Amino acid sequence: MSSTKFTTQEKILQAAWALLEATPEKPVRMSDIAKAAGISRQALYLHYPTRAELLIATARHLDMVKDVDARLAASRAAKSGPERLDAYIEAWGNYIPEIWGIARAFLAMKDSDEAAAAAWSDRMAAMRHGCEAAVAALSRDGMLRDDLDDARAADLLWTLLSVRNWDHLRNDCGWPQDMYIAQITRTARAALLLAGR
Amino acid sequence: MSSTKFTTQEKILQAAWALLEATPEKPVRMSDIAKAAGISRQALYLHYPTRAELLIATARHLDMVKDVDARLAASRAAKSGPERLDAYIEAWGNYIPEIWGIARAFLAMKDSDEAAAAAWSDRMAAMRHGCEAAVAALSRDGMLRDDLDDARAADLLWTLLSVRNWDHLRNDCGWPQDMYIAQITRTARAALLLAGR
DNA sequence: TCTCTCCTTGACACGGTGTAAAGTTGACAT
DNA sequence: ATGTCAACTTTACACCGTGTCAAGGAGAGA
Repeated sequence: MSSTKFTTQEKILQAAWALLEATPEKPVRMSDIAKAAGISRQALYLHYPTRAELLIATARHLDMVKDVDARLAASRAAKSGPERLDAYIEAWGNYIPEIWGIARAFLAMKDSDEAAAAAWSDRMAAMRHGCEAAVAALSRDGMLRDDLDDARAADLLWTLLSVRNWDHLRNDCGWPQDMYIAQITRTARAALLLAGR
Repeated sequence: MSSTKFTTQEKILQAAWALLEATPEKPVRMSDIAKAAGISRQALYLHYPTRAELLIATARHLDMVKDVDARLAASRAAKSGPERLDAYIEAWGNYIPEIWGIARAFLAMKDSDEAAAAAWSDRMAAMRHGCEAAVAALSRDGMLRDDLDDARAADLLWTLLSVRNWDHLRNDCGWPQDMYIAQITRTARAALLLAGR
C-alpha cells in the first residue's frame, strides 16, 4: 500500500522523520532509515550523498508539510506590539514540539557537520526575523524598554525562545507545554516591555 | 622541566585541558591528548579507561584548580535577596568562559555518552542549587513575584543562566562578556522580582 | 531486444575508540 | 648481579558508522 503509493524519495523522508520522531535520545543511522524505508542502505546514497543532506531534506519536507512560515506569519495579524509578541511566542513555542525530533538531530550534528550547521542556522535565522519583527512592533508602539535597542532586544528574545531552552524547561525541569508557553511569555514581556506597562 | 615536575596523570589532565581550551570548535581526540602529554595513546588507557572518564577527571581537576564552589559561595555573603541574585549571576556568568572549552566537550558528548551526561548533570545540579539559594533569598525577603513559586523561579533562573545561553549570546549574537552579564542580570531581575521593586 | 533508470548485494576504505599482547626501561630490594 | 614490579612503548587488531565502488538484476518504454 504505502510501498506503491509513494516515491522512494518520499518513503525515505517519511521513514527518516518517523524514526527521528519515534526515537529521540538515540541517534538515527543511515541503515535504520534504509530499513524503515524498505530499501537498501546504498539506495539512500543514490538519493542523498550524505547523512547531513538527507536530514536537511527531511527538515525541508517537514517545513513544507507543517507550513511553519504561515503559522509564524499569523502572528503578524496582531494589532498591538505586546499582542504580537504573545502571538509569536505561542506560535513558535507550540511549533517546537513538532520539530523536536529533527531539531535534536541537527543540534547534535551541527558541531561536527558544516552542512548541517548551515542548514540549522538558516532555519534559526528565519526564526530570528520573527523575533526582530516582534521587537520592531514593540518599538513602534513605544513599548520597548528604553535601555534596550532593537538589535539587543531581538537577540534576547531569540535566545529566550531557543529550542535548547524549550528542551531544558520541558525535559530537564519537567514543565508541561502550557506552563512553558505561559512562563516564557511572561518572562519575555518582563524582559522587553517598559516597566510602566 | 615540565616532564619531570609533574606526574603522568597531571600531564594528561593539563594536556587535555590545554587542548580543550585552545581548540574549541574541533573535537579533541585521544591521540591529540596523548601527543600533547608526551606519551603514547595507549598509556592514556592505562590511566583512564575511556575518553569520557578522562574528560570527567579533567573537569574535576579544573573545578579543584578554579575552585568554583568557593566562588559561587561568595555570593551568599550578599545581604539582600536582589544583591544576592546579582552576585550569583556575576560569579557564575564570569566562570562560564573559564570552563567553556571543557563544557563544550561535555555538551557534545552528553547525547551519546551516559557517563559524560551524568557528570555534566551533576555539575549542573550543583549550579542549580545556587539558583535555588538565590531564589530562596528573594522569597525570604518577599521580593519574589507572587505568580512564581520557588521551584519554578529556580527552573527559570537555571535556564536563563545555562551555558548554552551564554554561548548563544556571546558567540551567535556576538555580545561582549560584560554585556552578557549586564543584560542577563537585568533580565533575571525583570523575570523574578516583584514588579513594584 | 536494447537500453535506461532504479535498485540490489557485497566488498572495502577511513577515522575514531577501545583491546590485546609482547617488549623496554628504570627503580628498588635482596 | 639478579629479580621483580610498575609504568610505558610499539604493533596490531576488532568494532562501528559513514561513505565509495563495482557488478548485476528487474521493469518500463522505444
